[in-house]
Amino acid sequence: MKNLLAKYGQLTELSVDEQEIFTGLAATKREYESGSILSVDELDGPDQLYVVEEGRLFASNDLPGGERAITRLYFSGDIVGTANIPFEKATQTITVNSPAVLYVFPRRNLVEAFASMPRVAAIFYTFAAMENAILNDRLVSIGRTRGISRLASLILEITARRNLIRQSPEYEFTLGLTQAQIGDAIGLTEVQVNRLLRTLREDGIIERDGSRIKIADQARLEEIGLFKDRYADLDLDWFTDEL
Amino acid sequence: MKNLLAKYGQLTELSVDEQEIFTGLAATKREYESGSILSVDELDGPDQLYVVEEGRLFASNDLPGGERAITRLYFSGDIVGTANIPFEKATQTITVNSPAVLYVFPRRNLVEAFASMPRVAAIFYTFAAMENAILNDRLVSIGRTRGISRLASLILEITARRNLIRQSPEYEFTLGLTQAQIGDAIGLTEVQVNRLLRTLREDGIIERDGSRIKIADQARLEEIGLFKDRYADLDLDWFTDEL
DNA sequence: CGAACCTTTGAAGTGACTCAATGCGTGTGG
DNA sequence: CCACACGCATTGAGTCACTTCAAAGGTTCG
Repeated sequence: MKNLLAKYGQLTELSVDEQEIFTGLAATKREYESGSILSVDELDGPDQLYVVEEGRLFASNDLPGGERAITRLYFSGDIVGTANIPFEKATQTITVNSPAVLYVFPRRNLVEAFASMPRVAAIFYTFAAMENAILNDRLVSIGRTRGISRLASLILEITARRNLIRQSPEYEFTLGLTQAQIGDAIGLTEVQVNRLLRTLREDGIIERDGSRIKIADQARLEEIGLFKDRYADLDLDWFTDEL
Repeated sequence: MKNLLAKYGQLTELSVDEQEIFTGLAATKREYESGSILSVDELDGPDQLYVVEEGRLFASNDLPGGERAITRLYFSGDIVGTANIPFEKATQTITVNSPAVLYVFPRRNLVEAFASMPRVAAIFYTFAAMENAILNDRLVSIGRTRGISRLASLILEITARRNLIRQSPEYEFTLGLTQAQIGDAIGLTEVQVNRLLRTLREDGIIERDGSRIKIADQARLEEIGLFKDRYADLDLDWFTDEL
């Protein structure tokens, strides 16, 4: 629970009671192999929530034609499975995409947490609202911009999320997704992703060595990508005075 | 507050106390002209929430190039502005798209509601999670399907949402959006929207008379659109036993 | 060292865009 | 009550971003 607490603690002072609530939510800690599927009825049922301690995951949906869409990426400290909470059946598939350590708890545990600490409810609600804003941004990106902008936006999202938990930002790193997965995340084919990565490289905006990339021209990447870092803009003051 | 209570009351029994909380949240009731803009700092500030009693609204984002993306449509009973809650500045523009009656309240009022009634917190959290799922669906539709599917999906979404509050479903109605707005909602140009509407008509799937449309072949429309009615699938039982 | 998976590149096809013009309906001011 | 303006819908022609199909080159790992 270290990373969850670190993330929330950065944003709002957590009392000892609240820390206990958060820690108490998720008693079970589990390790997962890369490639595991969560949130499919066979395994845990759709009523489970996960907190990412370590590793990378993504949420996706499969289409009848065999295509796949990735709707959300998860990093350390994220709460996974929000969109499944109010439904009988899972609305999305959660894939573990690197060796991962997760805290698992049933959504039912939230009930007690909300009842005993309204501030915890406000925190969860706030994060759901922020996820909303992030999904909005993605929708704008995919619906109304060219492939090159979507790719730039995704690269910026991944670096921003990496640096959120990390103490010192790394300027060279791997995206953690195959080109086909990148395509699923931004609504392009793997072929086109490959070509666009090449143009970013040829234009001197990124450097690449195998799966590792380095941002060579952050300013230009941001200009192309229009990415907004919602985590950086978060403002939890609206409830901190009274709760 | 009639429509909000009706919507929630359909899903979960509301106690008198809870009904009072909901009603007490939003003291102010206002009328808006079609075309009004909410949630821009000039007007109400981004810290306002709205409950739609009557009318149609949508949330949109403008891009530097002048394009616009519509990310969410709002109908009677909806809570508007969730994605703006955790931020200083509004993350989206809310446009009133028909004469409307709204209840207005500052997000701060949620704090008291959460504190006095954890069940209300659970309800708000649940609806935020459902919005999440709907945005996911939209993302899948826009990122990974052809224009014709996106259009079908939007038509189905609008009819589903209309019929949710309405006692008797109408089979002939207006979408309430111009073709340019439809384009902004599904990531196409107005030209393409027009052509796709034509092909739907020529294929006998819908009938059109000016802005009014009628679904002639619901089954085929659903087959094309892949729309999932998340409202119909909602399950609030996860917290009702204990709260 | 071979299989599986991922990346890269080419060539041809197409869904959707851009540009542009015309038609239509409604409201408003003269 | 007409004329004009304005917003919206419709249609055509040409172009382009991205897809599809196909094949070859790399990497990783048992």
